[in-house]
Amino acid sequence: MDDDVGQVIELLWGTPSRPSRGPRPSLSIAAIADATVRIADADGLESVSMQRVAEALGVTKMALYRYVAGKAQLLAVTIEAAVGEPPVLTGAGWRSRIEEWAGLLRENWLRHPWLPQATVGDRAMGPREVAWIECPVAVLAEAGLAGPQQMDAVLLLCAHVRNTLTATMSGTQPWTPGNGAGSLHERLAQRNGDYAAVLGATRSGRSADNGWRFGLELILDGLEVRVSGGPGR
Amino acid sequence: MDDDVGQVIELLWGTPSRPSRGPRPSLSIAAIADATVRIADADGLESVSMQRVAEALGVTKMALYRYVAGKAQLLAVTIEAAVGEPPVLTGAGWRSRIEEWAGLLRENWLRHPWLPQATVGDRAMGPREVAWIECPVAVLAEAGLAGPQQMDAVLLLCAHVRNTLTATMSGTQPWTPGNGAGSLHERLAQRNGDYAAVLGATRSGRSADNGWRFGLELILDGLEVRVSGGPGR
DNA sequence: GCGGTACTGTGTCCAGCGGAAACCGTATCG
DNA sequence: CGATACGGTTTCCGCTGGACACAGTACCGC
Repeated sequence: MDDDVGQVIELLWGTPSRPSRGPRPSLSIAAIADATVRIADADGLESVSMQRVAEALGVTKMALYRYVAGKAQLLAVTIEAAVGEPPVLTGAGWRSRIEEWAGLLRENWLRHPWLPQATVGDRAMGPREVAWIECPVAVLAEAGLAGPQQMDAVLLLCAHVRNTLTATMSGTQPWTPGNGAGSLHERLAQRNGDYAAVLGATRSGRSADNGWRFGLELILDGLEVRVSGGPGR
Repeated sequence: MDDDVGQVIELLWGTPSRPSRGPRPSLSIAAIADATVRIADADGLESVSMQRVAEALGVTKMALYRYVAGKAQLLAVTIEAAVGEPPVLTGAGWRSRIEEWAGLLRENWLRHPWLPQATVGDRAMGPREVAWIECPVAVLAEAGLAGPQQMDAVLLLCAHVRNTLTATMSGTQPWTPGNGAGSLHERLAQRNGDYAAVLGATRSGRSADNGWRFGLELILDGLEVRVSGGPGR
């Protein structure tokens, strides 16, 4: 596994070398990643298989293994291709800049609805993905937040974006405890007495963004008191 | 799919009926769920397959389909079995009670490290899982938080628990951009100039809980200003 | 110019996965 | 005492990620 991670890192961060001995490669990492992004965008991450990517490129699936060592690497380069170039933040204070960054991240993930679930856990990140993290960390560092807490806060923001997005996309409705079948709501109501709070909280209707704005403002308010640089607006 | 969700809900919420016509069932939903929990605890969620669960119970994998309609149902009952009974909160104010609840959730998820990744997305939840949600929603309702925002806040807390836990468990080290191979850190340092903020934020060392306490206090502070009932301590 | 050699893409094969369908033994009800 | 409903097994299928041997191609040193 250590070797495996090393290979991914080499592929993402290393300078591509051109061995000029055999026949010209008909594919490239970029082409493979693009094709995979298209498939994931269209039919979801679970539809991404070596087979589908290969036939989208007009080759056999085994040909892909000349470029990527396995599906983990395929996913890594695909993510790196999908995250795109990191933004340039134009806001005035740290707060508006963080808000701007979070909104852009959310928009980007909305364009590739499989990205939230693909970027969970400890992975080997690529240059552009790290650059996306670099943005808000630099902002918070400049704002005076303590070192390790800069990363903590950014990861918290990422988690919030991911959480509200997955809830938004998996169902068309804002979250109630397991929609897709409204019958669960009936079950809850049937057991009168229990689950009164959940019923009350969902009866009035949650916002269509699944608490995105609410949580964002809440986190920013929480950061406000921890930043030594004064108010960010 | 609607039927599928309906079946899961029926299995989780319906009263078990005893058809007494054929031979006695040698298994039960509870036994199957327990076996699956053991497998997931030992070897992770990705090691859970019909085959493994079946042979752990001493039957053929197809026998399981007499009890659960598919793997989705198997996972649903397994989650419901693993979450356990919801806690009884003993704290004084709303803040300490929410803190207590979040800590208990985290401890429970630590005992079953696969639960964070198993409980993502829109699922049909079981009675005990909804009861876990009911706890903090009731606390926030009593504290005076507006209806829909109660659920928003609880889901935000869940996301934070999940996020810090997955980061904690996937690697032994607190998160740096893709550890498991420290070589990435070298790559970052190699490109002097770029990634200065990320390097600075991770150089000083992040806390071993991956920002768990930090994020929790931050969220609670953010809730403080939105609760009409005054300070919660 | 020419062989050796490195490289690309293909074909074949495998274990494992979730699941459908047919089949047979068993226990209960009319 | 059948008829019937139910439980568990067997067999089969398509799909997945991946190992491996093989054929064709282009370059390098001689």
